[in-house]
Amino acid sequence: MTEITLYNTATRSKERFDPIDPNDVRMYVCGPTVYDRAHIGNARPVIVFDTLFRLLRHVYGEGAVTYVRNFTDVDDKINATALARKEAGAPGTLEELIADRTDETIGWYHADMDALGTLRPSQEPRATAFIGQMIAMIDGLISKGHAYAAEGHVLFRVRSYEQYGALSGRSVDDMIAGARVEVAPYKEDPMDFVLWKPSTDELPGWESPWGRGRPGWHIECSAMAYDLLGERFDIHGGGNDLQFPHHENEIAQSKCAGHAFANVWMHNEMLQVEGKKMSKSLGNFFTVRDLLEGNWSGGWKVPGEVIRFVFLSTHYRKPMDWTEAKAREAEATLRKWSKAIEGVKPAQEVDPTLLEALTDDLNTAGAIARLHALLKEEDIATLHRSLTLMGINLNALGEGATGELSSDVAALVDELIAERALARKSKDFARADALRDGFVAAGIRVEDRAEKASWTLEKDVIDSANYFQRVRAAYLSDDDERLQAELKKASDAGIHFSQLDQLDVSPAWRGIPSEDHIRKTLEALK
RNA sequence: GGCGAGUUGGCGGAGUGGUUACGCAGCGGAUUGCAAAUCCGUGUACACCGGUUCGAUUCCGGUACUCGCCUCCA
Repeated sequence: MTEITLYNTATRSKERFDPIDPNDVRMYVCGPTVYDRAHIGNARPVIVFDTLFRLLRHVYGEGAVTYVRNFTDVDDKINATALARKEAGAPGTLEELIADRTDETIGWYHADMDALGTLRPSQEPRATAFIGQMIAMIDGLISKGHAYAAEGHVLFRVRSYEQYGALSGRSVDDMIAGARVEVAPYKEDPMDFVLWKPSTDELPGWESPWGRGRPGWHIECSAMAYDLLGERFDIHGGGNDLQFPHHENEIAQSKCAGHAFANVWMHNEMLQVEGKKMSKSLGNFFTVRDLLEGNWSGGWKVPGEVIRFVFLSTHYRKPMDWTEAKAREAEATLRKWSKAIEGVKPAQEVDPTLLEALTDDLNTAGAIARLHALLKEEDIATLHRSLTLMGINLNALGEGATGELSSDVAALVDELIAERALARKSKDFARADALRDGFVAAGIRVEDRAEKASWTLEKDVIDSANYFQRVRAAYLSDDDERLQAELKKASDAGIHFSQLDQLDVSPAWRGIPSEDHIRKTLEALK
């Protein structure tokens, strides 16, 4: 049996992974709070643990791995968005608006994560479907003296769990000394955290022994993991930022409830954008959808597989920087491989060297190096099979850039390419070169092949067209702030617009090839 | 302030107590009517100081810098 090594945050060391039951390997990963589109930082744990999920399925068998990732669908932010809609005059009760919002967000989440080539987990429980289990768990904690009710709240008594802080390497006393939060008067100890809190009549709430209320965030994961995976399971994953307090609190609750809980704790490092923490004020905040649709500072549509590949090229325990340069490089690499595997069926067996890298604490960057080597060795069938194991589906890359021109212009290109072929054949090199210079001016890249020349649009032509579309849309929207923002993005990318007043009538601008420009340039060659 | 992570060549990014990572870019060559694409070849590295060692980028200690968490942000 292939051996897997994983870094366990709880012991701060790499350990051999030894499943409790090789026929039933169980993993829990903290999922999203469903109040808005997932940003690209949210995508990191999804991709990391998807890669692990695929590896576990490969090693133990598809049916032998259970992967649970929850949806947190009770939350202040969800309530806030629903309330805002109601105030704006949306029809329906608040309850219905909240249900709409969570359903909508879950739909987005699925669509966006599917686009990244991630498999759906075995189970995706919603927190609100497990309220009874949470209440039972809280009740048990109270009866054991680990929790107490006060003013409609139930709080976990942190001092009753000696190991508190072990996962994140903190001591309760140090944390109190450095605490910056105001302490609620009903808390016995400043570190005690909420298991249950009261809810107003309008907002979502459930009847409980402590009055109408709703669960605290941490108890949700403990209760769902227990219900779906049992009192002991193999792997618990999530982002680094969840290590404290979320995971620490999960451990405290579950252990005090008498559960052994997770054997291995895994945490992925955070994501930055262009060297800085992603934030709306810095203008480097974007969602997965923004990236897919080209609505980000890079200005071009990034295929989901390219996003996935960029993430996989950095080890999951290292901070990762999202940059446009990386995305471009990733896309070029995937296009190269895509061309290579065309028409080649995947091999039966996975490459052992690649598998060795993946089983060594998910060394995806090392595995990628092996993919490059397989191409060099011309072992395309194995390359294909290995890509599949890593969840990189190149068929999803989408068609090449040729598809972005309308058919009459494309036909014109084909016609001129045929003419150039004839000119070369009859050694009329002056004519052939003139045609080629024309293609270059139009932003079309021609590749001469033995059989037949092929062509694509130059990347910067596509980029320019994207920028143009966005500036034009902003101009037509009469939103000056938006227009200025789009103009700045374009100018940062080295693309400058003039004659803004003509944007609505004709796409006239300087220095940017448009389809009109391409058509005119090519027709002039005739 | 407390806790933790990191610092590898022009860029990205693995790994190792002594031997080429790899990719991109660059440079040289092949090919080509000239190019493009492709192929072949190729240089530059392990933040700083000290220690252990025959030998350290790799182990240990310290310094500097960067980053994250401590606030229901993955």
